[in-house]
Formats: sequence, structure tokens, C-alpha cells
Amino acid sequence: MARPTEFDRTKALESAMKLFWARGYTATSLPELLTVMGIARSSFYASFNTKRALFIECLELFADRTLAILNKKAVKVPARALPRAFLEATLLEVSQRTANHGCMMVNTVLELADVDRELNQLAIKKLGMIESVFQQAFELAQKEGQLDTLRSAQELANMVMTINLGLRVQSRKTQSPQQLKVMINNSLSALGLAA
Amino acid sequence: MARPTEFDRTKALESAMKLFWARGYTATSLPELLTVMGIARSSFYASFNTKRALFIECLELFADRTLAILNKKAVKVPARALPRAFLEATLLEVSQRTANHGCMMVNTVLELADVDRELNQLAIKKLGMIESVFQQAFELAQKEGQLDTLRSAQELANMVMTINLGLRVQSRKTQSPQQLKVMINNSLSALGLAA
DNA sequence: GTCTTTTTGTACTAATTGGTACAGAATATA
DNA sequence: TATATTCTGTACCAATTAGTACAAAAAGAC
Repeated sequence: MARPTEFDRTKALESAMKLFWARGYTATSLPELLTVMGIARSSFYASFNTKRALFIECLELFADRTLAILNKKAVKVPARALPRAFLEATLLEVSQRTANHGCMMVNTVLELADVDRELNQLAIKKLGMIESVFQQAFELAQKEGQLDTLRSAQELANMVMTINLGLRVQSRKTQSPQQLKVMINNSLSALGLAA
Repeated sequence: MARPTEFDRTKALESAMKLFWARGYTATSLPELLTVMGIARSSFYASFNTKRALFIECLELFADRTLAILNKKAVKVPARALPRAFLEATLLEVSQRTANHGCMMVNTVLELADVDRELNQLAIKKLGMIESVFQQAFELAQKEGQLDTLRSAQELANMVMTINLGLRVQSRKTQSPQQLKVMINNSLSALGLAA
């Protein structure tokens, strides 16, 4: 065998993900990708096939990380505190620059809805997985009597998602962390999940 | 003078707006625009200068129409019924295809946040005008004792906007009118504006 | 040190991008 | 009907797009 280690695939993927996250699929050009990834054109095609395939990998990386944050919180805090824990972790406990990038799944849904059905559906599926985690947490909490049953777990999870999606848009329109904090508090209190 | 009427500028602008609304700024090419507008390349540049200038015109057309709907409802229904009237008018009382396009301002904010600061700011400004209408309606209603003052008009308007933004994202992920209706009801009831 | 393999950089390609130039057609005014 | 003006269609432009070809360099295996 010969010349094994090449560059650092994981780091390159990470850099590409950040750029796609900030600028979207269409507006990100291959030369820009190569620059931030720090690799040559031929290495790119050898390792990632196409721009589109790379985008899918990036979207899945982003979704996996988001789900990891959510699942980690889900085993640490009670279900009624999960929405707050998730929103604060992803919107407040990050740099303002990161918060301003919003959520890559949400960005993708809006950018590609009528442009690339397949990528759009992938993003929608990932958002559905987030919603499922909330729903299952609420179902369990309701069974154990830790959460009132005025609303079904399914309905409540859906409402949390609507709020979540709304806040992701808010976070893309250059909001300060203070403003975002107020919005999170108000939204959660409206849902009866403030405490 | 000679040859006055050219094509129908208003209709061409309308067609362009619909395409930008559905596909966004970057993914809409000039040939596509010419096709739906039904005009030749030279006529296009004579009447609309550049693709970017056309987009600005379209965004302003969309915002004007949205504000017109909101203002019309604002003089017809009490302030606490305004959010519902607006959401139903723009999400339910339109074709499903139209609802699935979401809101052009929201789409623009997410697509161009880190791509074209100027267009992004324009979309943000228009969304701010929507929020202002809600705020002023709430202020007046509170002065006249028709709306409780548990929350300030400013806070309430902001919460309505977060819900509104969230529902625009929901509407882009191929939701049925029935699902959207449920989401609208649940969101408004969470805000204490259900009745 | 030689061989083999996989890297890398550069030079391409064909298609598409937004935008321009310009000749010729069309039409209102005179 | 002649003129002036503004339209339209086509042909172009330079730049950029994603993707390919290939020679040369690099490095482990033997």
C-alpha cells in the first residue's frame, strides 16, 4: 500500500458543513468549498463524489449533532424542561455568529422546497426526528404523571416545533442573545412550559 | 411618439414574483424568468434593469400585498382576532400550492442571510412592518380595555410573529390545510387568543 | 532503493450564468 | 406616407458553474 492518511476527511467535512449551513446549497460554489476544506479539486471528487453528495453528508452531520444535543438533554432533565434545555443549548449557549446561522434543516427546507425535492424531503425527515424525540419524552412524562394531559404528547411536540421553527427564523434576522432569551421565555410561558 | 404599450409590465412582474416566491433568488435563472414573464431578453433589461432590481420590486410587491391583507383585516376585526384573521387569510384561504410557497420575506431572510446582506435587510424590514401593525392594533385595544395588559403590546406582537414565522416554515414542508388549521388553533390558544 | 498506490495540482471541458450590442420590425404622430 | 421612437429577436460576451483527465509527486511495502 501507499500514501494512506490523505488530508483529514472529518475536518474537511466539518468545514464544508459550516459553509453550507451559513450560505445554503445553491449559493455555495465548489471553489469556495475547496478553499474552506483546504483540499484540491481532485481530492474533493475522489472523497466526496459530487457537491450534492457532500451536501447530504453535511446535512446528516448537522442533524446527528442536533439530535445528539437533544438526546443528551432528554436523559438529564424532566420532559417539561426539555424544550427550554434544547433551545438554550442551541440558541444561547453558542456564539452569536453560530446562532445567526439558524438551523441547517430549516434553512434547507425553505431554500430547496421547490428546487430539489429530494434534499428538501431529507431535511423534513430530520426535523421529524427532532419532533419525535419531544413527543416520546412527553408521552413518557404523561404516563408517569409528571406532565398534564390537557394536550396530547403529539400535539404538544408539534407546538414546540412550531415555536422552535419560528425562533430559528428569528435567530437568522440578526437578533441579540438578549432578545432571543426574551423570546424563548415568552414562547415557553405561552406553552405552559416556563417553569 | 411611437409604439407605446409594450407588453403588460404589471402582469410580467406578477409572474416573476410568483417564480421568485417559489424558487428563491439564486435558483431562479434569467431564462426561466423570461419564459414565465413572456418577454424577450432586451425588453427585460429595458424595463427591469437587472435580475436583482427585479427581485427587489417583487419582494416589495409581495410585502405590499401582505400588508394590504393585514390592514384590511385590522379595520374589520377586533385586535385579539387579528392574528387568527391574518393567518387564516394567508394560509387557509389560498390554494394549497400557494400556502406551500410560504412567505417570500421569510424565504428570503433564510436564503440570503449570509449571501446578500442588502436583500436580507429589506426582507427583515418588511417583516418588521407586519409586526408593527400587530403592535399598534394591540396598543389601541389595550388602551380601550379590549385586551388585557398582562403582556405589553410589543411583547405580544413579537410572540405573534414568532408563531407566524414558525407556521410559514411548517407550511413549506408540504402540510395539508387540515394540519395547518390545527396548528393555527393550537398556536393561538397558547397565546390566549383562541376565542 | 524499487515498486505500487494514492495523493495532489493544473489544465482542461461543456454548459450555464447575468448582461450587452445591434439590426430590424412595429406603430403612433405628423 | 414619412418620420421618429421603441419595441423585439438574435447573436454575442466574459465569467462562472460543476465535473473530468492526467501527469507528477509523495509515501508505505517489500
